[in-house]
Amino acid sequence: MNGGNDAGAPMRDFSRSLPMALLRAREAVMDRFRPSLRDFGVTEQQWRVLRALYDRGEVETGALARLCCLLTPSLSRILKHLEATGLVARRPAPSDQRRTLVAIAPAGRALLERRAPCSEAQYRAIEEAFGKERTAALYETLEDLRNALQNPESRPPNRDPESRPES
Amino acid sequence: MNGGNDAGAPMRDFSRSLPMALLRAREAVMDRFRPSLRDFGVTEQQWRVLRALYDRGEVETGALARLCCLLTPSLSRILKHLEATGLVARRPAPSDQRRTLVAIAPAGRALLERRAPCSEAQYRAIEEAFGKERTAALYETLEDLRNALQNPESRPPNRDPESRPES
DNA sequence: GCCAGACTATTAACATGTTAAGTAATATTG
DNA sequence: CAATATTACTTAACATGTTAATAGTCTGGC
Repeated sequence: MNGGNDAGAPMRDFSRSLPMALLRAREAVMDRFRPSLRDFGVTEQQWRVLRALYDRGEVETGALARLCCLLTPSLSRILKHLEATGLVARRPAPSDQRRTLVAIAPAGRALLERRAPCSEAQYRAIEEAFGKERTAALYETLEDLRNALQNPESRPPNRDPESRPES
Repeated sequence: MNGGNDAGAPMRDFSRSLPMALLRAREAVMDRFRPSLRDFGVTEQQWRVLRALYDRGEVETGALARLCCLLTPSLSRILKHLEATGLVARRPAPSDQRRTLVAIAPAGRALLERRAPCSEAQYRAIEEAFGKERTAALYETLEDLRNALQNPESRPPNRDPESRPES
C-alpha cells in the first residue's frame, strides 16, 4: 500500500533511507557491546567520554564534546554524573576562566582498563564476522561520506514553509 | 598521552571505533535533514513513524517498532503524541485484544506529502556529493554488516564480572 | 471452564538528544 | 575604559533511549 502518491515525484522507498541504514547498522554493532556496558554500569556515552579522556589526557569541555560526538548540554550532564561518581575530575582553565578542563580520575582509569579487554574481544569477533579488510574499507567509506557532506556549497537550503520567498 | 596501557593488549585507537564511525557518518547525514524536520514541527523519530505508516498502511505496534528501529517504550510515547495531534489513529486488533493497530491519519498524510519533496531534494544533494554508485554500495555494505552480525554463533559472550564461571 | 505461563503494550525511572535561554568571562569597539 | 559583542559552559524544557516492572490478553494442559 502506497496510497496518495500520485500528485508528485514518486517517494523513495522507506528501506532506502540513509539515516535508517546507518542507524540499523549501528544498532547491530551496539547489540554486541551493550551487555558488557550494562555489566560495568556505564552508559554508551559515559564510556565514550572515559575512552576519549584516557587517550587525550586533559581536554576542554567543548573539544571533548566534538571528540565524543555529543552536544554540550548532554556532555554537561554526563560530566556532572561522572564527577559525582569520581570517574573524572574538572577544573577551570588557568588562562581562561570560561573554559573547563576535564581529565579521567584513577577510578575512571581503573574501570576503563577492566572493561577494555572485553571490548577488544567484541571487536575481534566483529572483524572476524564481517572481514578485516571489509571493516577497514567501511571506516574509509564512512569518513569519505562525512567529508563529502560537510562542505557547505552544493547544499540546497531546507525550504521553510513559513518564511519562504516567492521562489 | 596513553597512560597506564602497559599491562595488557594495546588498546584500540579511539578513532577506530565502529559505533563512533557510524554515528559520525549518521550525524553528517542528519545535519542535512534536521532543519526541515524542525521547520515542519516533527522530530526525526516521529517522521520515521509517519513514513513507515504511509508505506505500509495499518501496522501492529511491535512490527512498527521494528520497521522504525525504535524500542517499544519509545514508540508508545511517540504514538501517544502523534495520536493526540491527530497525525495517526490507533485501534485494538479485532482478532487479538493485546495487539494495537496503527494507521496514518489524513493530517499525517498531508504533512508527509508536504515535506516529501524537501526530503527528496536533500537525498539528491547527498547522492550528488557522495556519488550515486557509492551511495548504493554503502547501502549494500551496511546491510551485509547487519547480516554478518546478527547470526548468534561465533559471538563470544560478554563476560559479566559478577556471575562469571571460573573459565 | 480454570490456571500457569507466555505474549503485547504500556508505564516508570533514569540517562541522553535537541533546541532555546541564561550566566559568566573574555574580546572588541568606540 | 565603558558599552557591546562574542565565547564557553550550564540550565531548562520537551522528546527519545534504555532497562525493568506492570497490566491485560491469549494459549495450552488439566
